[in-house]
This record gives sequence, C-alpha cells and structure tokens, in this order.
Amino acid sequence: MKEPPQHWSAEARLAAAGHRLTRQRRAVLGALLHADSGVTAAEVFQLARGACPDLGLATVYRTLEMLAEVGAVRRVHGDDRCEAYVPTAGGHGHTVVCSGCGRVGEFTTCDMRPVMAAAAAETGFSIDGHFLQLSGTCEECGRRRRIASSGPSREQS
Amino acid sequence: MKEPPQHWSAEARLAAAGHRLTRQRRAVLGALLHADSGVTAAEVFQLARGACPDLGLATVYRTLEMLAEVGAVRRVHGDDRCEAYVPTAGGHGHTVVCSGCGRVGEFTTCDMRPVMAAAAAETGFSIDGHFLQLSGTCEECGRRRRIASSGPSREQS
DNA sequence: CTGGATGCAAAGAATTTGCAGCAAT
DNA sequence: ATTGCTGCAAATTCTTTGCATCCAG
Repeated sequence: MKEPPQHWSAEARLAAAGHRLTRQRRAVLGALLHADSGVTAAEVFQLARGACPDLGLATVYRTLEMLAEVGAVRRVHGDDRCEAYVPTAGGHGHTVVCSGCGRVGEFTTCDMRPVMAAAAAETGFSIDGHFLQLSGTCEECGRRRRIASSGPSREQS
Repeated sequence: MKEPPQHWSAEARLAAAGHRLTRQRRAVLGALLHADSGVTAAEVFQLARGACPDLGLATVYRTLEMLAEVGAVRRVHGDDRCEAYVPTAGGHGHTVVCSGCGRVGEFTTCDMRPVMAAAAAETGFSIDGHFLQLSGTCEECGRRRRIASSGPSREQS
C-alpha cells in the first residue's frame, strides 16, 4: 500500500517489491535502456538475446509486466499499435514520441490542473488521473528537416 | 489532403470520404452510440448483431478502422488493454474514463500550451500533438460511493 | 536450502486476409 | 452496371499458461 519512494533505480525497485534480479532481467533492462525509442516485447526479446542467448519470449512478457508494475518502465501507446515500453527516469512522468524517428523523451513538469478543472466542468466527472503522451519532433529530426526544406521548397505543416 | 470540415455526423464523414453506408455499418454505428462506455471490437460485434444478425466479426474490425480513419470514432486506451472505441462528438476532443463503471465522457476545452511548452523546454523536442486521456469518477459513481462511505466506515482514497 | 523465476512448447486470444457473391450508389 | 462491401473460414500474430528444472537470496 506504499508508493515506492521515487527516484529509485529499476534494480532498487525490483528489490523493494521483493523480486529477484536475475540474469535475464538484467538483459531485459539493458535492452530497454539501450533503445531510445519505445520497444515492443518482440524487440526487447531480440535485443536482450544478445546479452542472454537462452532468454525466452515468455520471460520477456513476464518481466515487462512486472517492470511496469513496479514503475521501472512505462508503456507507450501508439495510435495504431499499443504496448511499446520505455524505461522511466523516476516517478510520475510522461513521454514525447518523435514522429520522425520514434525516439522517446521524458518530461516530468506537468501541471494539468487547469485542464483537469476544465474537463471536470465540462463532463461532470471528478478527475483523479491523467494519461498524457505528446508527439513532436526531436532535435535531430528537426535539424534534418530544416536542412531538407531549405533547399527544394517549403514544408507543409 | 483536406481535413473534414468538423462538426459532421459520422454518416456525413463516411460519404465525404467516399465510403458507402451499408446496413452493417449502420448497425456498428448504432452500437457505438448506444454504449456510453468504451466498447471493444468484440462488444460492438455482440451489440450490433441485434440490429444486423448476419454481421461478421471481420466486418466489425474493418468498419472500426475505417471509422477511426474518418474521425467518427476515437480509440480509448486502457492501461492494460488498448483498443476500445467511443463515438466522437465532433473534431478534436479527449475522453475521461470512469474508473468505477467505465463510462466515457468527452471534453473539448483543452489548452495544453503551458504543458507543451514545459515539455518542449525539458526535452528539446518541438511538440505538435498530444494524446490525453483522463480518468476519474462519473457523477453517478461519485454519488454511489458517497452513499456507501457515509454509512459503514470511511473510504480509503 | 526454498520459493521465486525460467525455458519450452502447447494453448488461447485477437486480428487479418482471400475470395466469391451481394448490394449501395 | 460498377465496385465497394460482406460473410465465412483459414491463416497469422500476439500473449498467456503448465510444468519440471534452476538459481538468487
């Protein structure tokens, strides 16, 4: 019934929740930290196999679910496919997904109170939580696009 | 390349996109409008069969995808399972999902600029879109809970 | 040591696709 | 009349589960 004291490493979270830190879990965490864009279960499997060849896909599913539970990873929802995962920096936070390359950024400053108040007024619901995910362009893709559009023609928004 | 002029009925959107309005599509739309909580493809199938007994599940999938494409329905993402659908009132909008009964409300007043600015500053991304979904308690569930907690004992938040 | 964790393979969902016939425009 | 749509069933994909064995604490 107690929230994990935040700012903990994934490994600390595991321990705090009474889970063991196995070789395959290290591999899964490694794969997650490696990728800077959201990765699906299948991709994690692929990546983590490098560090742990005998890893099973079922374990990846079990591990991801567990990691999400202890707050070590966050689910990313695509408009079409859901269920990609990114490692979380700390406690509460949100993701920005680059529409160019899929890279994921995380931010924590989110004061949603005005929006929540407006929503409450409009719907009559009493709001207590929010899932927010932004999309945009990462610095690198922004630079690339700027170069591309400076030559040929202007870009359509 | 032209956005549908908003405030259109689902049927108008279909037509505008060059899609036909068939008996089974009416049934699917009917099922969607009926339900006030998000419905999965399977539930739509179940519900819509009342009005169209020879409806096939594959058609439901095809129809829901098409409706989402023309902006007549919106996808609702649960934390665990994604892919439930609600009809959209109009153009841009967001949903509030009741954690008690699953009912879904829609609101349109969302000024995300402060949040987007903060996120841009923190991540370096240039933000251009947002997916926001709130959770909370609808009026009815709120009332029910209040009654329940007034008698026996106090409720845990 | 002990019970949680794992791999493998089989079981179960959940979606998608091919195709010949039906029907909205 | 055109074609887009549809139902059905098979084909795919994605995820979960059972169980004997293994290993982190």
